[in-house]
Amino acid sequence: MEKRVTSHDVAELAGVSRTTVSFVFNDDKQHFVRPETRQKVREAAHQLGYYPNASARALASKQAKAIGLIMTRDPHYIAADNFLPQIIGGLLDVVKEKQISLLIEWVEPGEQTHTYLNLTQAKHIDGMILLTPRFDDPGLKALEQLGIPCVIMGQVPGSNLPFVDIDNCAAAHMAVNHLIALGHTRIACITNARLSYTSASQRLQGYRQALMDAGLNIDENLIQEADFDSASGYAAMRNLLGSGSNFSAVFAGSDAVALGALAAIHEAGLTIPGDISIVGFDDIPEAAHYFPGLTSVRVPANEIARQSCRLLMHLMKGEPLADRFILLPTELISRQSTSEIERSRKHHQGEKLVHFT
Amino acid sequence: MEKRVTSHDVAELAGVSRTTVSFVFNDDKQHFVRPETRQKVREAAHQLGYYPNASARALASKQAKAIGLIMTRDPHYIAADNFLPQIIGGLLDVVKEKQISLLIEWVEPGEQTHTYLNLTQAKHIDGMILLTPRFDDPGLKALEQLGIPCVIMGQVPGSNLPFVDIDNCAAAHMAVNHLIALGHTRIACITNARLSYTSASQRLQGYRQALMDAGLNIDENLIQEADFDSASGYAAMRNLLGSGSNFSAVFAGSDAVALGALAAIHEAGLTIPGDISIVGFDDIPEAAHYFPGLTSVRVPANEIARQSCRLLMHLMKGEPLADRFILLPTELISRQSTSEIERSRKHHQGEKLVHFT
DNA sequence: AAGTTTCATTAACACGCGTTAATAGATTCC
DNA sequence: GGAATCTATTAACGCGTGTTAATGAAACTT
Repeated sequence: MEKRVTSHDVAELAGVSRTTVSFVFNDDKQHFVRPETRQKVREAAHQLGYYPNASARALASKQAKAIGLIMTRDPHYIAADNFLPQIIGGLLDVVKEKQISLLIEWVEPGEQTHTYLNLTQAKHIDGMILLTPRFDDPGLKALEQLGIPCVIMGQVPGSNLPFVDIDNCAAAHMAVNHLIALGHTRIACITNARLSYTSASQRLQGYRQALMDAGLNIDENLIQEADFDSASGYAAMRNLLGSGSNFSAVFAGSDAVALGALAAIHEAGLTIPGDISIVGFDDIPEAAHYFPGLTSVRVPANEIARQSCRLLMHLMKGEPLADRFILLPTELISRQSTSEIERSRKHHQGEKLVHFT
Repeated sequence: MEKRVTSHDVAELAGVSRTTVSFVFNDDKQHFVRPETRQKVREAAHQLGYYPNASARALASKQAKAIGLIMTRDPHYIAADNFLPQIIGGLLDVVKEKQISLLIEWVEPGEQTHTYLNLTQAKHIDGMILLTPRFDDPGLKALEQLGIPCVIMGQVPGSNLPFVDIDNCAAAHMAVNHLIALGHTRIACITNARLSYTSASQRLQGYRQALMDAGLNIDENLIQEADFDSASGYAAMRNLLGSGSNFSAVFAGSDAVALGALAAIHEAGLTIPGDISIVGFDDIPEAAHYFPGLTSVRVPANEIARQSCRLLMHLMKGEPLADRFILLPTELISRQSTSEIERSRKHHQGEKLVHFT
């Protein structure tokens, strides 16, 4: 077992004190150390293969130099999250630049408060980013009260914690409007998740709003709840097709769910967009290559991650924030899965209406 | 600024020494502490809201209670990795159970050695899991020599580090054999990544082997390199279609790449599997809902993650390993994207052969 | 030339916990 | 009844670093 190299060893070799070594490695602006001394220290450190001990550092400085990405989802949903790679990619970019570490953790429902406190009080991390929180998360109040640096990716009504998100409601509104503008009047909705997830309920809200604004009535039978993965989207679409309700377009709350819906539509022998137009949400990289190419709402996932991270850094430094709440713009990417409703289809719809309702 | 709660405070309130508190919290098997004392300590801790400081703990015990997931990919590729969520999901399961943290990090090419050493020597982490390493990673030797607990997800020829993986070559062999069994003789290949990634070269190797074993000759013009994402798969397939070479089937090195290929085939007005059969690799959850349903090689990603993690734990404890090298079984999932070659198509092929070669 | 400021460095303490060796008390043994 | 064993607890040291207040040396003032 080799002895670990400490700052003491470096100091000895460089012929200076341990304190000086510390100044060099943290390039302390208060205490100027002569360039030549600095050089000596650096060389000694390099020669010995010195790596400052993270724990000791954290203990003495009271900063963990780490942040946490916290997910409240079931593991099943984590595995199904097509967005996670982009989120992590964005976080890693910023984190790397700032020389801090990224911890990743998931918390079981019911354990939130304890987990949040443990992570921050035990100083595993200096701050945290909460991914897709839920309405009913009791830990959020604790975070708010204790003033723990924390940014939410998403929004939680009733919480005053800083967040970065898109305007889910407006984006959904835009997507559904696109369908309405193409002449569709019977538009179904498949949510991206259960409604306890804020993004799901907000997107559904946008769907409702768009229909109302257009003077269309809302048929609750055309609303289906899915559950993150494409399998749930497939099931939801089968429900819709089997229900006898008629519709010429679908708004899906996520691309994953939309993919499942596409499969169900194909399987039923219907064509897209001839029989049914469909618009997704997220615009994951694969959406362009779905068949047909999926019209979707582009969500700047990478940018959301980066901005969250930046915001968190400011919070951690105690700096004043320009904006506590950030809403990033979305954009409708039009592809082949949506088209104007066909005359024939319209008639067909009419017949069906007579038939089924 | 509230004072943090230390074990000293807990000891005082409980009327015992700090040492006893430590014994209770680590439930030390050597030193038995009376149940009633234990209870007193627990209550005092709960009452004060005591969370043992992780840094101090790590410093004193010389264990970080954390492992790292290290990726050597460019951030772009991380964002495109459909597997990552499953991997992370699997790791989180084990890590949660063992009460340790998961750090996630990416390392730039050229910085590997430094990053590996920094993470382990500085005791940020006790051990690491390397995801999709490359042939040319110089840091691996350092890890091996220093005896740092480390598990590779994937394989690196020439390295003796423990790994968990699938038998890429055999799995690819199986996939291509499936096509051969369906009567295909002109089979193209699109790799999942550049060949400096071991999984890519191994899968290509399996492809070659399968053709050779079947007595088919290998046409280098039918081999295209893709680059993780579906866009590169799309480009690769366009190259193939535009090259004038003829083929009736394609083996794609990943489902993401296969998806891009599907899109290119549709765009060219060809049918699947009528004109071209295609088999993917990974069997990501979405593969079943691609159009048509993608025949693919199921990779137990979650299980790979779990086993890697377990293996790493054993290494960290210094326990002897049952197996340093683990190869998990794969399975071919047959869906609608592959079918027997049609007679007509065979003739057509014949004509084309005369025409182009 | 003595005093004042600036610059470069350091001694010494603090951070919160794990752990070993020692202590005091209770129990058992011959 | 004293020695020996066991039980429950603790004092004290070490982990490797950050940081403050102090020190000495040099440069600049009056």
